[in-house]
Amino acid sequence: MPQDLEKAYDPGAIEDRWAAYWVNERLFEVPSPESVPERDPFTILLPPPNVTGRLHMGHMLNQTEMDILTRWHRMCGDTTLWLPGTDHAGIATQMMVERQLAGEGKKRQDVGREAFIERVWQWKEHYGGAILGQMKRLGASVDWSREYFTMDENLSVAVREAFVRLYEQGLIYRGKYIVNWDPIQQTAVSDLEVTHEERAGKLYHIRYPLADGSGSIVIATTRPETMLGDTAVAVNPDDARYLAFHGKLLRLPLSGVNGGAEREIPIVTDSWANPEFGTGAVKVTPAHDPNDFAIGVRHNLPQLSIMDEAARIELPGSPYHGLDRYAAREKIVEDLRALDLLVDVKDHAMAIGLSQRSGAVVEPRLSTQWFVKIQPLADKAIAAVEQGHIKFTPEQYAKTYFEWMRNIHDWCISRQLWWGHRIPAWHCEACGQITVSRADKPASCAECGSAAIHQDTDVLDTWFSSGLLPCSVFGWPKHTRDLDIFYPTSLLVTGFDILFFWVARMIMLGCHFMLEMPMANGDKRTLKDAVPFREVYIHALVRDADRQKMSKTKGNVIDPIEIVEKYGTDAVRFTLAAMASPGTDIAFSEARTEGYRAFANKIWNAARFIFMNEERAALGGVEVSRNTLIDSFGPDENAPIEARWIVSRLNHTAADVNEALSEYRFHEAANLVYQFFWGDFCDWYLEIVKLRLDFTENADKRAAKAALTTLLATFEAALRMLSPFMPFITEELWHALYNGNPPAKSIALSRYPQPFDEALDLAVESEMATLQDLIVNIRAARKELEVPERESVPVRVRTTHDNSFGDALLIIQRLARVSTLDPVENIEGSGIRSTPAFDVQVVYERTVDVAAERERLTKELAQFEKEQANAQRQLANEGFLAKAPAHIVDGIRKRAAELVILIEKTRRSLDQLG
RNA sequence: GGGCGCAUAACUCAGCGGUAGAGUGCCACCUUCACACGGUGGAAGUCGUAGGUUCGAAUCCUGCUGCGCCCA
Repeated sequence: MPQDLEKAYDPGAIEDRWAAYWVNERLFEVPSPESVPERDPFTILLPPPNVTGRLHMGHMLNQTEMDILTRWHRMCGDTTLWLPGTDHAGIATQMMVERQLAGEGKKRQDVGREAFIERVWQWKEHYGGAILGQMKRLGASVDWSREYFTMDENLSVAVREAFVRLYEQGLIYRGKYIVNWDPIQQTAVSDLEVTHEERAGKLYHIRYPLADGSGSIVIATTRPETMLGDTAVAVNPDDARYLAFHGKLLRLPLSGVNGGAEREIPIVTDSWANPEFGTGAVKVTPAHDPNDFAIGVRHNLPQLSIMDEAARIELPGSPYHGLDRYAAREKIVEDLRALDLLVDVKDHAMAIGLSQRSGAVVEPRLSTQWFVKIQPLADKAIAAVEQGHIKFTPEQYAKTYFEWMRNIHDWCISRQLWWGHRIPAWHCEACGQITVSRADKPASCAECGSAAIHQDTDVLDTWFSSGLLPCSVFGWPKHTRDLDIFYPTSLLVTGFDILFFWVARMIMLGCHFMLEMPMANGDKRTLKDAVPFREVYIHALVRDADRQKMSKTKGNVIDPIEIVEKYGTDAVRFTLAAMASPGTDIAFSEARTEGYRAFANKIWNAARFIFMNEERAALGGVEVSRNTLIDSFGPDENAPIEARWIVSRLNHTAADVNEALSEYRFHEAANLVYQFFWGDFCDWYLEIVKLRLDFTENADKRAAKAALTTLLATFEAALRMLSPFMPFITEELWHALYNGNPPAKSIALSRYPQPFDEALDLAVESEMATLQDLIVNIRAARKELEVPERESVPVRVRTTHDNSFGDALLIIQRLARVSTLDPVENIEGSGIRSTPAFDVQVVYERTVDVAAERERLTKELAQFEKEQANAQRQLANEGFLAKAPAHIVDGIRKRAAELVILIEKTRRSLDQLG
């Protein structure tokens, strides 16, 4: 006996149970296969969430899309692996623990590096990885047995190997460069970790006197405080105003320390100086500005650092020593004004760099860092996409990717943090040389053999380790069977915000390292198989209902878990899927989710109806064996119209859904399933099938059983079709349908409906469409005559072909509440509805509201006439007839012929109204 | 400054060369024995603007207006 279901669907009552079931039964685990499977597996990596993070809508969209695809592939019979893990997130995690320490009044330096790292691990055990727990609750069908953390031993080995190899290949170097310095975190950050913001600033015009006293030059700057580090002033070589100044020396104001002499700096010519900007003369501070740094290199200028790691002036003996950069700015401007050297101050909007993590204004700083020489890696990464080995959806992102890749800068990979993969380089105290080693600690300096060596204190950028994941999670640098089977992964689903951070770097590192690894059969690997994934699907942003970006400061952040608890996971997933049109941001609206909760309830109640009828059938001695469900599928040609129709529609929908999913058109797939389930199945098929489910004494039990069988089989298949989108409710109902004894442990392990061509029946679909049209027209006519809902009325109908409705009679009577259906040759009077296929009239004593009827008919007539005019214009156009495709011309001809009849009928109806 | 998008029904969005679509909302009627998280019927759009290409443009091209994103 099918289970008793509650009257309304309550997601909360079943979701936790199934979420736990899927994890506990280890349904989605994929052990390393014994051998390479014949068909390519479907492999997908979860973009590892930050270990400090909590689930937001972006994650949920990302995971919903991945889960739909993963479940779909799995149900299509592919070996399907979705691999989860977490990112150690250097700065973010270190900040969490530093905050914790601050609560105890301590700094990380107080506890020391080793103890600090120990605390980070403790923190991670207690609070880390919340997102993965939330994913379990949301039913993500990942392989939990393969869960990784980027600081795991095996992944750390891979990181070290990658570093050493790149170093040995000459692709990692250490050098003194200007980097983006975060003065709060006191570490370098990469270009990508800096966001630019427009701020109101000032442009200061400052006079620098010539050393020989013969005059002066006025420079313009937004950062007067850095003048203490100036080592030149630059003018454009073509700037006529300054020709006389070329090569002269200036006396740098305020540069005398302890009353000493002021420094002298040269005027250099450099085309970077823009004559249009400010005064056309710029100060050059090589140690505190990236552009000035470049000028400095071109002109061989000294690099004078004047700030410490906290962005305070560091000039012992000077009155500015120890001042914060902004305090120093004020004092310097004041002093310049006192010396009458401040010529002008103008308002000036400028873009400043902010550290993404701490929010600090980034200070360009000269320091020694580790870099990856990126061009050789970028070349391969560009080629991989150019040659089509990686496909982007939407395609336009390939453009963005090329744009960035072709203007790439060397990658600063060192971070002055404690939490992360420590750089495997040792400095020799004896000879000063560097030893780079795979070993935990090399015994001695590779250069001079001295044992006095110490490891570099920096750690690697977190993205350096996550960039290796597609290889390292499968065992790289070892040549494993997992790598043979699962690499390259099939697809990457992610947001555009990490296109450069992560996607591009995975492509660069994957192509670089995997080219060195032979194929499973020993052949040399080419770029085609060195890529980390074959396709990239990039989704858009989830915004709030007013299309505003969600942000904590605005307070418009929608917590997915809250929404899930309110409406159910399936409804939220369906909302995201139905709105996930490639390339378009999603304005998440609860109203929409409400609608999809109703959809879940609709399905639930369809199941109740079906189960109820099964019970009635059983009382009448009719039972449908579950074993025959799949075989009995496909009604014979004598089956009633609705049976042949619903099966055709199911196959039609399955074909379209499969195609939509293969092209990542989630919204289309979701809408197709929705329309089939609610529109075709519930609104029409269920209503009609009620007529057949008669299990009383004298009924035709064979026909009733056949109807019940088709009903069950269609519903079962529809559940499977919906399952990737709504895994919870479909799992529950599928088990219920099989009385708790299903053919597989989960609907997720059953097969996805595939279209059978034999089941497609366009003739019956068209026949049914006419029938639906007829019913809708009768219903509309009834409304107009204000026939009470319950009352059955006689109807007259004239059709163009045969006048025997046969099978359809009963359906019309039931669905349109018709008492008798009289076929007539001619219809006269009022209340007539016409289509090209039929005219129909509801016979009801109430006279029509003449005015309303006239309005409706007049409006309709105008519509027809407008359409007819259009059609005639086209058909009179020789260009159209000559150039338009035949099926379009035929379509218009046919429609024009219909319109003639419709217009005539409508006119006659209007006449008869008087 | 360079690059990339978007403007379609009250709202949120599909459609992207061949007669304007969906969900929600709105109006009216219906507590019909699966479902009021329901049923039935209905109203609602000169597809931002001005040109161009085409037999034909919401759909392709150009200018304009207004938003948005990325990179300097």
